[in-house]
Amino acid sequence: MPKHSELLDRIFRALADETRRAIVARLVRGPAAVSRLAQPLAMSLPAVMQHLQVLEAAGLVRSEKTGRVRTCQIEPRALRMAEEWIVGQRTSWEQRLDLLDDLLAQRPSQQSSDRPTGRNPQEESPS
Amino acid sequence: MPKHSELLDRIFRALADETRRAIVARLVRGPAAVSRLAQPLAMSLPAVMQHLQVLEAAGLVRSEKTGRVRTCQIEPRALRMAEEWIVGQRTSWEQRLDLLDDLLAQRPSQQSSDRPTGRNPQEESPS
DNA sequence: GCAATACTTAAGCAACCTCTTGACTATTGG
DNA sequence: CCAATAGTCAAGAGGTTGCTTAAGTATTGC
Repeated sequence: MPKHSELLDRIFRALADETRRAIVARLVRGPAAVSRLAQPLAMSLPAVMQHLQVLEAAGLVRSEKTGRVRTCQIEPRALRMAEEWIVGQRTSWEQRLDLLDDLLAQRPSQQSSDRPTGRNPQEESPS
Repeated sequence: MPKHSELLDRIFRALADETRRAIVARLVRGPAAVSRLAQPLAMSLPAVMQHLQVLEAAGLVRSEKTGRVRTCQIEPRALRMAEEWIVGQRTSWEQRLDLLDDLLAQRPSQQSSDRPTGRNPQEESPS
């Protein structure tokens, strides 16, 4: 049972490669055999297999062999896990901006309504 | 001007490391100086700097030096870009499932209501 | 059975990543 | 001015990645 953080490592690392993202993008449209996945890719079959192993180790892809054909499909939970981490960060960032807005509204020392990006380099930093 | 795909490479690669995710998680709660970021991390300052360079090259972090202090903050657009890629895949996957449901509903050959995960290995594969 | 198909394994290699240590520069407080 | 602070640069050890080629193993169609 891998740690949550190790799993995120593997998922993000797996997605950090154009070839592997292409494989994922193909598989969200339906299952496919290894050779079918390899078809549009400019590399040897073993190279594709290695990419698939990375995706499978990350839990992004599941595969099953029937006869001589290995059929691959996505495991959307891993994708979701990465999404949740990112959304968590974005949420945290937005909450902070809202809080900052509130502080500015309570005590409008100069002007109000100024919020293009995360300004104010050093307002609060207790941690 | 880096290609979209190269940017995604760098963003996902940057996030594929627990230390760098910790830095991001710290920065979403507000800007911080390099030594402040390094404080909870079990590694040398140069190592932290290198992680920051990776984050900056990915566009996830922006930093500015004032006096002898370099202050870092998040660049949420990069985070958003990664999120959008993932959401795009999930959407594509969900659309396919919905379409499959429709097909099953139109022609209920045996039973209906069966949809725990992406079953049916080989219904359609035109591409 | 035999050839074609569809992977699979293994070895090797160049490039890259993460971290280290040691030395160095620029800024600031007293 | 001088020491402490905050960061930067450079080189290198040690491991990982992304490919390759060559040689294997099952399965399947005829």
